[in-house]
Parts: sequence; structure tokens; C-alpha cells
Amino acid sequence: MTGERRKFRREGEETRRDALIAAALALVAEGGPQAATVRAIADRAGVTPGLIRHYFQSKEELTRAAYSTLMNRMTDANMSVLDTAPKAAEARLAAFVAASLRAPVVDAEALGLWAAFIYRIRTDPHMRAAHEAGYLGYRDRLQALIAALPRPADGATLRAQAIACNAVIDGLWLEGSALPEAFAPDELPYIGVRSVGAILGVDLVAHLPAPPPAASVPRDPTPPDSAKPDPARPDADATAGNHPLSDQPEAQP
Amino acid sequence: MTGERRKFRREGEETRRDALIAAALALVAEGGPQAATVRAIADRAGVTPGLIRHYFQSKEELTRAAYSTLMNRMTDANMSVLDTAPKAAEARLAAFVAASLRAPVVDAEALGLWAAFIYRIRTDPHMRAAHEAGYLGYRDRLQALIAALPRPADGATLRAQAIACNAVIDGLWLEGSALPEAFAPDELPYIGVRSVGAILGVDLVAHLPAPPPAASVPRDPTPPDSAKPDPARPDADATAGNHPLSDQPEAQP
DNA sequence: TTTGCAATTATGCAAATGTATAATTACTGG
DNA sequence: CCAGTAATTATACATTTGCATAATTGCAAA
Repeated sequence: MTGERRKFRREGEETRRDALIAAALALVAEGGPQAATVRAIADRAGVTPGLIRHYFQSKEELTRAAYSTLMNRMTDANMSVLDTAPKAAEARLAAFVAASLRAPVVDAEALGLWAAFIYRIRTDPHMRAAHEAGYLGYRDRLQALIAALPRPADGATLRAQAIACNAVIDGLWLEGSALPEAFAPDELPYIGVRSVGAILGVDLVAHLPAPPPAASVPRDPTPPDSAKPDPARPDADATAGNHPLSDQPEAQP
Repeated sequence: MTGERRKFRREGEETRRDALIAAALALVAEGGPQAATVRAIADRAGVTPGLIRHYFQSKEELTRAAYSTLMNRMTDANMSVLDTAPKAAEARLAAFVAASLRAPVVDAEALGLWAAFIYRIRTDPHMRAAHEAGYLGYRDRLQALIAALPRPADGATLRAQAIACNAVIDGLWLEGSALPEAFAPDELPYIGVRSVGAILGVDLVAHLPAPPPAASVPRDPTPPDSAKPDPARPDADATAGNHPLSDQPEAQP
């Protein structure tokens, strides 16, 4: 039998572009940037390598498109949390922060994916623009939630507080994604909400929706389950009680 | 003329290993992981490619060694800040936080370097161990500074607060390194110190050493220079005053 | 000086990678 | 049913990459 040529279906441009981008992201998430070769991407997308160059001028262009898609996906995922969130400003903010510090946002693969593109934003203007849009988009959303709190605040204060709160969230997301076992299950959301509240001077923990099985404790709440010691440092909690961060009102010396 | 063989000097093992590691780090910082090829590394180190395999069993082993070196370098740099720091606990903590949010710690190349290795810590146990040691090392140092503050705090509270403060610093470091022009020169250190103070319930800004040329303002300080608008969002500061974060005592509703 | 050893270089190779180009085929409008 | 065309595949190529191995040479000790 002579060479049997592969059967195929003609698909729309958008379909194929999406499939190629999805394949590239999946590969990078699994095996880092090196894993996303032209052939591997094409294979994952159920296509031959040549087609990539039919829809993208170069592999770099595909990479750019993939990064933009990733950023949009992340911000969209966060925005959707607000759809089911309550109406009170404090509760909305608390829910938003907590959701940003749980799976699937906190995820090792997501971190790897994000890191894979980071080094390019310094040199590639397209990448840089996409990153800036994603970062500022998230921060603006956060700032809007902060501004909705029932208290006076001028523009400069809002900006600085949004930057600070965004940083706490980013930092916790980072650490939770990189070292999942270093934290108890609901430790990060709790610390995040507590810290954002401290920065804003508002008690947000009181407005945190109660975890599904546990009893709802309206005030001076016991954190979800901080009983589990840090497996990475078994001795760190020798003197530990049950309250991450101080539950006492912050002493202003 | 027949092939003129390259002249060389015999160096100690440690010297050559260090040179190769330094070369690898420099290349990754400049051009991302892809730039650190065996030939490029050898070239940068003033050596021929074969020598790499003489000192490292594989390129991956060199990569691991480079990451460990990077982590040690970062934590060592931070620790050295404390050598010249004042004695008062608040001032020491403030200086430590501020130093973590300025150059050379905040640096685009450092971020790229760090990101380049991140995706490997998920799969490679060696990488993971190095990362964990670096992260926990920094956090422990921070926790020690927090514990030195003149106020009571139990172990669990300390741990949670250290995690939170570490997250703010990490997040601000991240954003400042990724988008340097999005922040005014001393905006990040100021916001960082302010936020850490808020999380701990201590006014750290008052203990921040005054910037060299500006007048020393012991209380209710005007932040260094937040007059410069955010170039990335020219309209964001339309209503801005001069004070990032609220200078008013935090209202506890 | 000579000798021996290990540090270093030189050469080569097989696999992988991005890209270019030609050949084929599925679908659409007539 | 039939062409035309764009989507898709197939093939080829020049580079690059990591690695292996042989050939050299700097250097220290005898």
C-alpha cells in the first residue's frame, strides 16, 4: 500500500486557533515551556505541525496569543465569583479575596503556566501589554470592591490600598501554589481575608461565609481548621493554639 | 597553519563550578531558560562545552546547582540588610521590609530568573527542596523580627502573621519587578511597611528611616514622592493627594 | 627534566526544533 | 456533477541542542 494520507476535516479559523492555543497552554502547564514544541502542540490539537504556521505567522505569535488567552481566562474566572456573591460590600470583598486563594485559582499548574511567560514580558511589548492589562484589570476590580465599602476614602488612598491588598493576594497565591502542603486547607483564604481587612481597617472575617460543614460563627470566629500542623516544619506549631493571626483587637501601641 | 588548539589554564574544581553556575544564571536572567544552552554557558564562562560535563553529570544537575545558588544569594542579600540596621525592633523590621522592596531586590532580571526555575519545583524534588528552604528561611527571619516587637504574641499568631507579611512583600516584589514603571520610586517600600504595620497592628512607618535628601518627618510622614502619577494609568490619580494609603488612624467600624 | 595524571579541548553524532514549500483533499458555489 | 480554492497534510532542510568520546596539554611531583 502506498502512503495513506491522513484524513482530516476542514474547521473554521477560530476553532483551530483556539484548539492550538489550548494545546500550547496545556503543554506548558504540564511540562514547562520546553514541552510546548511545534510538533507537540500540533499533536495535542489533533493536527499536523504545518497548520500552526497557517494560522500563526510564527511560533512566537502563537505564544503571545496563548498568554493573552491565559490572562483573560484568569480574570474572567475571578469575576465570575461575584455573580453568586452576596450584596453587602464587606461580604462581596471577603468572598472575592477568599475565592482568589482557593483552588482552582491556587494551583501549581497555574503558577507554572504564569511563570513560563513572565520572563518574556520584559522584552516583548505584546507580552508586556497583555500582562499589564491583566494585572491592572484585576487590581481595578479589587479597588472597586474596596471603594464600595461603607467608609470615606479618597482616590490616592484607594489606589494604595488596592495595591497593598492585591499584593497580599498575589503573595499568598504564589506561596500556596508553589508549596501546597505547607499550609492547612483553609489557612490561606483565612489569612488573606484577615490581612486585607487589617490593611483596610475593616473586620472582613466577620463577613466571611461559613465553610459548608462547620457551624457558622458570626463573630470572633474560630478559623476553619488550623489544627493541622505545617508538615514542612513540624515543630513550628509547638505553642500553637487554634487561631491563625491574633483574634484580639489589634493593639495600637 | 594546522589547527591551533586553544590555550587554557587549569583551575580548581570550585572555581570552575562557580563560574559555570554564574554564567548559567546570567544567561537565564538575560534571555530566559532557552538562552542557557550548554554552548552559551560554556562560552560565557570562558570554557568549552565539554567541560560542563566534566563537572556536572548533566545539564540538569548544573541547573539544580544554579537554583540553589540563586536562593542562597537572595536570602543572604536580605540578611545583610540587618547588619547596618538600627537596634529598635520596629525600626529593624521596617528597614528589612523596605529593603526587600527596593532595588536590587526588586529587579526585573531577578524576577525572570526566579520564574525560570519555578515550573521545575513541581516535578523535581531537588528543586522543590531548595525552594522550600529558601522560602521558609526568609519567612523565619521575618517571623523572628516580628517576634522581637514589644508586644505579646503566641506561636500560632506569629506564624500566621509572618505568612501574611511575607505575602505582602512577595506580592509587592512581584508587581514592582514585573511592572517597574507602574509605581512611583518609593511607593512600594512605603506601601509595604504600611501594610505590614497594619497587619501587625503596629505603626511601622514612624520608624522608617528618612530618605537621604528629604526632611525627616517623625510622625504623620509625607510619603517620599507619590506626586508622580502612574504612567500606566494616567487618569487613576485624578483625585490624588500626596498620601498613599490612608494616613488617618484606621477606623475600626 | 621527565613523567603521569587530570583538566581541558576538539570532534562528532543522533535527535529535536522551527520553518519553508510542495502536494493533496475537503468543502462550497455554480 | 464539477471546478476552484482554501484548509490541511507531507516532506525536506538547515540549525541547534545535549551528550559522548578521543585527543591534547597544563601542571605538579619525582
